[in-house]
Amino acid sequence: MAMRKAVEGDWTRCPIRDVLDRIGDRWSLLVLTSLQSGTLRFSELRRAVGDISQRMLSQTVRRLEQDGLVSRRVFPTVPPRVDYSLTPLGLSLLVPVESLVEWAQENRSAIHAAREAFQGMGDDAEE
Amino acid sequence: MAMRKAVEGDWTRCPIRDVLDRIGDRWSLLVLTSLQSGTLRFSELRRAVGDISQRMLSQTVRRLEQDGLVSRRVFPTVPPRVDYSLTPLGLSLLVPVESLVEWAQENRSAIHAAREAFQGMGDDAEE
DNA sequence: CAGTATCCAGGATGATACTG
DNA sequence: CAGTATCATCCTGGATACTG
Repeated sequence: MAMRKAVEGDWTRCPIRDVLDRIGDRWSLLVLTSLQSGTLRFSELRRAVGDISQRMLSQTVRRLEQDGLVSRRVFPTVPPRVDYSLTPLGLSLLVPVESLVEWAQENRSAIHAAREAFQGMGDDAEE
Repeated sequence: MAMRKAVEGDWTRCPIRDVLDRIGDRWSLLVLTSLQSGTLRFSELRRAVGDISQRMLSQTVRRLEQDGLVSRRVFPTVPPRVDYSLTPLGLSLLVPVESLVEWAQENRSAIHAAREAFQGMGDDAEE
C-alpha cells in the first residue's frame, strides 16, 4: 500500500485514512494484537508475530510508538533489552478493530464465495 | 498496500487480513462510504470520491464487486450507464468500519500529538 | 539482543490515450 | 459515458550484512 503521502492533505473528509494508513499495512495490526496479551521483548514479539523480518518489525514498532499506540522501554543492560507494550490509546484502538475482526470471521466465507462465483462468469480477476 | 498475495495462506491466525487487504487500500473505503447514501453511476461515484482516477475507480469497484460488497448494474443504453450500490454484505461491513471511523475521529488529535512529541526528541519520522 | 544500513523486486497508483 | 491498455513512478516489504 503506497499511501503515506496524502495524510496531511484535505482528509478532513476521511479521518479514517489516518487510521488505515497505520493499521492497513502488513504488520501493524499483527503487532498490536500480539501485544494484547501483555508486554513482549523485541525477539519475543518477533516470534509472536511470525515471519516478520527484523527490519519490518523494527520499522513497524517505531511507527506505532510514534503514533502513541505502543510504548517502548529500553533497559541499558548488556545484552540490551527492550520491552514493548500497548499504551491505553493502543488498547482502545483494539476495541473497534475487534469488531472488524469479528465481521471478518463471520463473513469470510461469504466473501470467498463471492469471489468463487466470479470465477465462473468468464470475467477474470486480473491474475 | 502491497498485500494481495498472502490471502490464501495460513492466515487462519488472522482473518482480518482478508478484510484489510480489501479496505486497507487507498480507495475502497472511500468508495464504500460514498455508496452509503445510495446508488451512484460511475461518473457520480467518481465525483463523490474526489480525485480518484478512472483507472483506480474502475479497478476498485471491480474488486469490491468480486468480493460481493458492491453490486453493479449495467443498462445497455447508449451512452452506457452503470449503477453501483452496496450489497447487504457491503452495508454490514460499514457497521464495524464506522466504529473505526469514530475511533479515528475521537483520537486523531491524540495520534497527531504523539507524532509531534516525537519530532522534538531528535528522532525523525523518515520523511 | 536489538537494532540499522543497503540493495532489490514486485506491486500500487497515476497520467495519458484509446474504445464500444 | 464507462471503461481498458500502456507506460512510468514511487513505495513497501524482504534479504542480507553490519554494529553497539
